[in-house]
Amino acid sequence: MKTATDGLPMNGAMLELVARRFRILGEPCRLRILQQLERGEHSVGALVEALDGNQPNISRHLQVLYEAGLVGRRRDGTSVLYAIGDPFIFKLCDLVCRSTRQRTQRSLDELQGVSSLRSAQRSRR
Amino acid sequence: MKTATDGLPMNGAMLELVARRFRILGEPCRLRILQQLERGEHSVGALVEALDGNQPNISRHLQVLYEAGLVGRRRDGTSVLYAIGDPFIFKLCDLVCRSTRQRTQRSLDELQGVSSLRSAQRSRR
DNA sequence: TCATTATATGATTGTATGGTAATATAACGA
DNA sequence: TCGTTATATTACCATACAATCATATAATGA
Repeated sequence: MKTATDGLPMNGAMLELVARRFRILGEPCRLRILQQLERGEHSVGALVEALDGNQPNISRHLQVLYEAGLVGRRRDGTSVLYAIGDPFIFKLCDLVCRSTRQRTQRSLDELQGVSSLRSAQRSRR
Repeated sequence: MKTATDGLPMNGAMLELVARRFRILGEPCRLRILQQLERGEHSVGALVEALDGNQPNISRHLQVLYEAGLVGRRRDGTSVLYAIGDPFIFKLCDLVCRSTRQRTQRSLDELQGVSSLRSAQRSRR
């Protein structure tokens, strides 16, 4: 099941699935939802309030996340409680955050021409 | 610079940047390009041929990847050679591939109602 | 059953973006 | 300089999808 080039998906179908997964995480609103869920289970209403969104929109995003297996849900009376379904996303987001910070920092440096300050950057981890 | 909830981006601007980065990886064509570049530096033309794409399209995707710092480039005569610029993407894709496989496998199981075969799934790693 | 609360779903609109053809720009050699 | 090759850019169309309003469905208690 592996080709010479591993590490990245090989066959077309898998590649589509992976791309889709990335795209699902490519929405600020969904990231905000996941961020909030990291604090624990939330009802839809609680998320709507916490994120200052409107209900149908949040609900839709939750649907997407749920279908992707990124969040789980359970009913509690008239409410539906959502929770992180796949903890891998935090590792994932850590990676992306880190690389985004690096990238942003580098862009800043270039804009200001502070190549001499690289050492300072290095010291920030 | 850290809040109680770390692991996911906190402030709005950062969150946008991270989402954008995810979205950039959410295109099958761009993933294919990265996959190909994993084998080494490629000219635009070489990528066009290898991926059976058309030149303007590949060129555009490369531009996006370049601006995001995901690939680097250098001129060589009339050609421009692109190469992986940020190796973190492979770790990233590994993560997503793995979770996608898991998710897909689980969906398959549910469709077939083979909860009894879970052991087989576990043995596949 | 009915009213109420919570969530999900249609339907519509606007926008972002991918694919593509045509054209522009850049680098090189004659 | 001019022609050729390689790459980038412009302009257009088509599509995917997020936001939103209105409405439907589900669960609970009276």
